[in-house]
Amino acid sequence: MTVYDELVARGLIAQVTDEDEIKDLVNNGKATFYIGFDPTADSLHVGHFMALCLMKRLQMAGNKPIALIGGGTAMIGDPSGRTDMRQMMTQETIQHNCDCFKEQMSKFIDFSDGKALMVNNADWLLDLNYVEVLREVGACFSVNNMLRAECYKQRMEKGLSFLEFNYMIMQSYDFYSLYQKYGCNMQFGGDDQWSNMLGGTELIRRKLGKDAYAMTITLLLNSEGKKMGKTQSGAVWLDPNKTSPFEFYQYWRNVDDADVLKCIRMLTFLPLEEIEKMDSWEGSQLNQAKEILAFELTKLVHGEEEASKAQESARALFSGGNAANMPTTTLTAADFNDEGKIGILDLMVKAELVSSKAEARRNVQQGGVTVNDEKLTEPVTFYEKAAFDNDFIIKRGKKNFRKIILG
RNA sequence: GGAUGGAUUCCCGAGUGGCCAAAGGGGACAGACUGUAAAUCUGCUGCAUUUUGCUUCGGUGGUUCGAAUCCACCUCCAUCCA
Repeated sequence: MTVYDELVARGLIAQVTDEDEIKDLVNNGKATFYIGFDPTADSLHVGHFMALCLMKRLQMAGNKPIALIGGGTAMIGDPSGRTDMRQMMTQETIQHNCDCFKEQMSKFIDFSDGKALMVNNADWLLDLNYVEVLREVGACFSVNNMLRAECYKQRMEKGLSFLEFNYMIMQSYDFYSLYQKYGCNMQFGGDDQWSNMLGGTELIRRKLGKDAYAMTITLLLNSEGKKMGKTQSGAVWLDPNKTSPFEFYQYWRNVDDADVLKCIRMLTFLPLEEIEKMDSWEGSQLNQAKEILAFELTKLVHGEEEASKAQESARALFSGGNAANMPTTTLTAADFNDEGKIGILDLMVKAELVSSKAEARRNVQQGGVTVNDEKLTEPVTFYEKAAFDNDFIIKRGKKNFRKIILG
């Protein structure tokens, strides 16, 4: 099976500019392709992870990847798929984020011996001369066409600043520059990048009379059509300090039935034949598939050891046992009151199980809080230090655990 | 630059002087049912030493016994005119 066919079979490809040409390039290792990553946060997330996996797959097939960090484009902010303006980031923040990205990417992609490149578009974007750019590049863009682009449509209602309107031009200029510098003939990206990417191929054609290609990766949507990899508290990060391996594991362990197979296909490197077998699984058997998904992904991102730990902890917790690798909070003497006690509400806030005591109280009153498997009903419950000598596990709801120990 | 409309709690959106911590919906959270799923039903959703108090309705001042609501100025946004 060729790489391209595998990508199709996994449902990773959303749109392509010229299928035959791209197939030929990709399957024969003739592509030099780039994927852009705007450093909008200090860690990569699941969306980036998909792109990195694609990069890896194509690299294994002999193609040459260029990871482009958008230190320059982040100064502008991509309006695609957004209804409001991005908050402007300071140069320092962007620089910091770039550094974080670099470090994380090096774990996934082999950059040794020129097998892959990492570049930052700040290197060429920041020194551009306005008038020159307008004459060189601006002349090649039709405002009428740009306004028709899907990515600006929703912003036309809410308002779009000139700054953000230029994002497409900057991204197109990136592709144009990379084509000239490194012979980069292909760009990949999320499906929401489609119009930005077409801008690049168009620019290359107009300026150089050459063909370049673009291909988008299917956005990972759940069955409700929402982007996956997001929780109410933000994205699912790849940085273990922002999303612990256990939380990461749990996120995938909890996906909807309807989404498991799709996730396994798109995100893991399991052979397709193996995935086909799971396709017929139904009902509670899907729970096994979820475990596989969670384990495989945690392994890819955090390594096998962390993945095993997360799995053990999860299994132990949900089958009513104790686990070594549970999120833990350490109490100090200062956390206890004058009588040497601490109340359950304070304890829950301390353990970050809730954000306020009012919320903790609510949870207790609704019967959602358990201490060592005993349901609490009274919000004014106090514990002495001795209570923490043995295992002390607070459970809020079904899935939030915290072990408390003395410092 | 001019005219008009707007900015409300996580989001959408009611409220136009006291009965407003602020309707309704969505989302989130908790409970029941389950498979750590979905659907459904119930509860709940500013903070705190919770029969009480404190902070909140773009910002700053003002009027008033009392302001999300009235006035002034400012900031930001949309629409139309330039």
